[in-house]
Amino acid sequence: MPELPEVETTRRYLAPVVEGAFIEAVEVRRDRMTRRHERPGDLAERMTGRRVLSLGRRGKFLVAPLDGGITWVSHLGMSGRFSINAPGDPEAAHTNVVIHLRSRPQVRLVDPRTFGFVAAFTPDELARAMGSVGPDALDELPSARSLGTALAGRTAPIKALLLDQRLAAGLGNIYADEVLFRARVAPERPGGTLTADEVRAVRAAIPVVLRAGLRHGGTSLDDLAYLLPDGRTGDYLSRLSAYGRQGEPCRRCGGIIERTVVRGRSSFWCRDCQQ
DNA sequence: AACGATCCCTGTTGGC
DNA sequence: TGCCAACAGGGATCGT
Repeated sequence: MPELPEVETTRRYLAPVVEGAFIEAVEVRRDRMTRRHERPGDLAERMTGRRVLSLGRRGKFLVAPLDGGITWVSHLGMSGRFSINAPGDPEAAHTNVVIHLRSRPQVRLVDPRTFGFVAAFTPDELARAMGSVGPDALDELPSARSLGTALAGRTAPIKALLLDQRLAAGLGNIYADEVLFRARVAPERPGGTLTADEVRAVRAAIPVVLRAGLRHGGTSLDDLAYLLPDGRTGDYLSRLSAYGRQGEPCRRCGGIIERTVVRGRSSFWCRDCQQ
């Protein structure tokens, strides 16, 4: 699933292709991908003829300012990936958006489940769209102190709070489990019950886990494989300690990894070493 | 405000 | 073997 490491890996592949590029045309094959706009045609209308100034990321959002004050924002949802192609390359199934760049390869958004989106926002729309996206979990991670303040009094499970993009943006279901495993905190623990040491451990685990994922090009699950824009898979899957390891031995204490459902999301953890 | 449930969507999987 | 329900999940939205 595309979480912060996968989105950042994607950004690094795409940046040299799109930065400075002139957008000649945008083809929308599935209107649902532009659902952030009132009309599907708004996306192509606003992007065509503009130049991409830069490609950044905040949490799981790709954010590309264009000239003229418009910002191109993309989200990969759960099954989205960008691919970089020559115009004649065969098209993958579920190629939902194709961006044509002058004298550059094409950028295609492939997304079977269409939970992702592509948008071109005015400044007001951008502020509204990103208003609920908190500080980036890698580049702007809050201190343990401010994280502790944010967690104080919260009754929701810490797992759910790590998935709440307002506190820190970028963790998804896989890396949240990995963070809690590393920090030795059980996913169901109400956020407000974490001790100061536990908050510090969680805070410290976030960049370690995210950077490890990033080093390996992200996590590609075997079903709907997340693919890098060049078609390769990330290889962090085999290094996961908790996610997906139900019934397997804990790499730390030898206990058995369990699967429980927290707020409707599968959560994998070791009852013996996560309290 | 905080929390939890529901919905969107489709490829894959598991049970009968 | 074949069919179908269940499942996966990020984020918007809604009810409490």
